[in-house]
Amino acid sequence: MAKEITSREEDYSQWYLDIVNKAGLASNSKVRGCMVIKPYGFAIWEKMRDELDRRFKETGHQNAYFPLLIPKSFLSKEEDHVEGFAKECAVVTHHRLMANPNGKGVVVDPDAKLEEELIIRPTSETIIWDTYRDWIQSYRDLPLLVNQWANVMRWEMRTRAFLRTAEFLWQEGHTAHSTKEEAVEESRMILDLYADFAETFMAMPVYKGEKTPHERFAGADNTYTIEALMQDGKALQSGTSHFLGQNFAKAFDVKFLNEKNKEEYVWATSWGVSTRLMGALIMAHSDDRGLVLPPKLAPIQVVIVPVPKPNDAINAKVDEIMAALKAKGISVKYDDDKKKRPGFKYAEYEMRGVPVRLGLGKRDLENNTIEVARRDKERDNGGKYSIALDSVVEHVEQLLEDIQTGLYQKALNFRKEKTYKVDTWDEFVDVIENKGGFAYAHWDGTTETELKIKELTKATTRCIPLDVLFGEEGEGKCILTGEPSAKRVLFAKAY
RNA sequence: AUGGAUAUAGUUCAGUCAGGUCAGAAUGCUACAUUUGGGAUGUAGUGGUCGCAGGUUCGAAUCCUGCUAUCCAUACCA
Repeated sequence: MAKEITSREEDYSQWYLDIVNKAGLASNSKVRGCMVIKPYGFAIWEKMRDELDRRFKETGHQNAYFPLLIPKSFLSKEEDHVEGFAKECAVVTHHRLMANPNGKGVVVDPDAKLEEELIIRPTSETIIWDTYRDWIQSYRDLPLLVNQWANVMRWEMRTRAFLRTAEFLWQEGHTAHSTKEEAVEESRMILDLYADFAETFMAMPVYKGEKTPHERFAGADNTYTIEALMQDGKALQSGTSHFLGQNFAKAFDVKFLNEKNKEEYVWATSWGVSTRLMGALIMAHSDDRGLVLPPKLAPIQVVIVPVPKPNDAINAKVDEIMAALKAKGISVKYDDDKKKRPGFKYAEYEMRGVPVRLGLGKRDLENNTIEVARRDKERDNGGKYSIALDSVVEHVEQLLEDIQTGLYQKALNFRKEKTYKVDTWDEFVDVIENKGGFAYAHWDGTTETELKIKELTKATTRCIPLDVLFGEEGEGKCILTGEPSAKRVLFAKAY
């Protein structure tokens, strides 16, 4: 792990930001709370996006695109929804600038005031459901399974690169169904899709669960979530899938005629993951040398460094190796920059999280060997070794798989260590304040207690897990109030 | 929004209290030379209306006023 848990959160904050900067993932924008995603960071996001998109399509969804701007009145149609998002909306009020009559620069033209202000979407439920009203008339139009890749904006008070930015990229799925059961099933199916993606692609274990009423999405009847654990012991909500009931259908008057020629409101879901997954990726795997990427997400899986400098003999051999690796579908880069020394390149690619590095020099050519360095291990601890040159392709192919599963296993072990079954308030406080991680504890089910616990410890309910965590399920007493509790829930400090 | 802090080179920052060789360092970038199996060294160069607008003064990065933006704490969240 990158660092032992300390009480000094700033250290982690700095560590995280260093990786974001030095690995070339993103930089601050001049606009408050916004971020520039650099090409390398975006390449990783594209890998995530493409894989998710493939999975959405595989499960019958289609992509569409809805407007960035939403009439203000739309937002007031669903009560809970407006309450949830009103505080953080950017608002467009004018449509024109003019030269400043009093001097230099430009000012907003007061004559160009919009009749109705427009909201920059914080999420698209409202405009989509306003559109769905026209798209849905009959049960034959259902289910409607649409996803959108878009940017959204939420004027957050405190921002942090990838984890909470004012503008962020995401996908939002919005589906309409003829029955409640089908809608619930859809939201559960997406939850499983997200969890599988996180675990098999990002090598990041997640807890699947249900949110408590207080932590629910604004306007949802139920919210499912995947919760990941970061190396500093804080939880990160990495994706959510909501069963919206008929709330939006009623608010936007979306009805359909069923097979019995009877009018009904449709049932809805919405679900999304965002560039926050990039933050999760960084916080979950990185170490003090920089980013660590699971091979499936790495834009460059293998980098070859000539030692100390490229020459004809090395180049010729590298060409052979690259062709063979590419034939296996492995993305490989040859860094034949003559001006940089090998040590510089090693540090650079480690910072960028490239899973496998191959070093080829004169000595190797004489001995018919090649040097292999794997990013997930320390140099002096099995992370760097030589193999026979002939075996390089199959070795690398196997190694990439090993790294992928190894990273997952490592993260899983860490989470196991940091998930505590807790029965007393003292233990609870100890976990939250000293040990870090999840406290799996009984809770009386009231929002009041939830808020009290948050006030006392800053820990929030992360989810009511769908799976049984410690091989036993049973009633107990609330950690704080001692009232009876039917089920344990996961608590943690969260981003 | 409230409380605290900050704004100087592409980046990280010193200089502000005590106005006057104060336009600085490191790093980056460019060139050349020597190097080259884990972030090389030397030399030369490049780079800033000191956040913006006023004011005080012979003179302002430095003092005063106003504005703007950012960061930390509290509320919110994918």
